[in-house]
Amino acid sequence: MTTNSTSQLDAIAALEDAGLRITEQRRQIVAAINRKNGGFTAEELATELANEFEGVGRATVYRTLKLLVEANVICKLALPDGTPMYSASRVEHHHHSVCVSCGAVEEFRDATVERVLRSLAREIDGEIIGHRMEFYIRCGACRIAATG
Amino acid sequence: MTTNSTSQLDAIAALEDAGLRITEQRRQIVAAINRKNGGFTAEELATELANEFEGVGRATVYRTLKLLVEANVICKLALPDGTPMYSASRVEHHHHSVCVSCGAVEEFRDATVERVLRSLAREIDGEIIGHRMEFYIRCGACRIAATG
DNA sequence: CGCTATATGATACTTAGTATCAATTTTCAT
DNA sequence: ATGAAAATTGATACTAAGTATCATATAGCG
Repeated sequence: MTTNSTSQLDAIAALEDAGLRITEQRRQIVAAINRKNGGFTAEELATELANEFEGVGRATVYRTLKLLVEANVICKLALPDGTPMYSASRVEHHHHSVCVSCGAVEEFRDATVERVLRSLAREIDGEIIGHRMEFYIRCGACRIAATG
Repeated sequence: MTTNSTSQLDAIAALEDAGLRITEQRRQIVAAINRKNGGFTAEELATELANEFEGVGRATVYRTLKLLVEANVICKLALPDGTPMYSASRVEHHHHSVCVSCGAVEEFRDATVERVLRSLAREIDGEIIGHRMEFYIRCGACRIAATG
């Protein structure tokens, strides 16, 4: 019973399904992502993997993150100021809450949200291609830490 | 009857209200934003203003955009890939739809959305500080242009 | 008018990401 | 198992978006 319901194998399988090759670097990147709990930045991951045995190049990290986003294995989200964060994706279609203090990311699905999105689809002039929805929170732990 | 319900004066007033000085550069930036219809990028604005009579420096453009976002005169939004876009803000609290084809930005308020946001506030573990919600569309005009 | 706090702009830097392209590696067909 | 083709990598250099520094300029108050 781990919090990583998306195992390393799932991510690798997703890449295979996309007709992509399974390389040592991609394995390392996926493994590093699976070790993460909250959100992480691309640069953070690149630095981390640059120092390891037979490290992974920065360009490869960025390329692979992009592939994993496209394969819905991870999500790219944005902090309030637009700073990009990545987060392992565990639930099919979902949105995120990000703790602006510690960077913890929670996924959530909400039927009401989905219903609203569908109703807006009717209201909005044009064909809806996608949407983005993020909540910025201060998580329980950080609130306690802040107020003492 | 213009689509610019936020006049240049409003933006200038907002800066004044924030205790900021009204400079020639800020006037030029606000004027340029008021000439825009859809979304625009910071760099686009900077390039535009760099060529004009007594142009505005790039750093000043970025600084001023930040001030205007803080003053709720403009919104900073993100394209699906995270590319930042700015857009003049006309409605108090609203969300955006962005045409991924032409960059046109529409604001909308929706009572249902607000209700859902409030209900989610109860559901989410932690104190909600803010949220982000953007719709990516292909607008009517672009759809017609695409399908011929 | 003149002073002072604020704003500007040139420059350099940071962060996030992409392009190039030679060298390498995976994979598939044999 | 092998080897050729196609995909991938990584070094480097670039772009895009934005911030920091700091000397110079200017807004706006008294």
